[in-house]
Amino acid sequence: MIGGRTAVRPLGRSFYQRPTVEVARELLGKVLVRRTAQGLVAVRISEVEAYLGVGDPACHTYGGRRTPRVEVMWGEAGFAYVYLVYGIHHCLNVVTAGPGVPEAVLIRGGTVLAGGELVRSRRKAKGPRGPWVDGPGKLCQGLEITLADNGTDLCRAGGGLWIGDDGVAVPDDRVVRGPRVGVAYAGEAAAWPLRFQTKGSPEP
DNA sequence: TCTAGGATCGGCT
DNA sequence: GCCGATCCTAGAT
Repeated sequence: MIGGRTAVRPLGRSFYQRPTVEVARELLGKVLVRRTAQGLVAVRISEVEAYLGVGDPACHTYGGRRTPRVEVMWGEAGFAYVYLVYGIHHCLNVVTAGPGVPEAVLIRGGTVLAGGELVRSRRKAKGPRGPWVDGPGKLCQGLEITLADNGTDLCRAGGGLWIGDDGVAVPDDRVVRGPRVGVAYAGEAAAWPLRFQTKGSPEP
């Protein structure tokens, strides 16, 4: 718990330098920490999706695309890849594997452990029904994650954004695997079971 | 330089 | 359940 007795330790670079699907599964239960001038927000990750690089039609680096936007994905693991969708929402990804292997894990949602009031105040519309941030756009809005955070090193607790481990593990029987969301254009790849959720977290 | 479209969300019917 | 918002990116011209 943040503010509690248990310490949250930043995940080391080696955590991310593994197969992307493995990293995605292991990120469930980890703690995403956001620190700004306004205060600290901590979220326990409960939903992620894996994006498997050049061979994945749903991935921004499919076919070896290497443009300024996705440059971060081609770099070292453990860095944040943030992009804008639909001109409105931001999405937070964690670069895995690499360098030269442009894969990533999309953080889709979680439960707020600390800073709930801050999250609520940042949500312009209705506040969350529970202690949830259920969707990548809402997560970034609640944590004030923007393009300015693209390329942030998530291994450094000194930065404004990092991911840590407080010793809580999610057992296999509480993990649900399924197809990814919103990638129908990717054809067959849309059905790949690359979405991981902690059982009990809300369905969108 | 131009144009099409998107890893979403929330309001309205 | 459907549809519009909104603007950046990438690929085409």
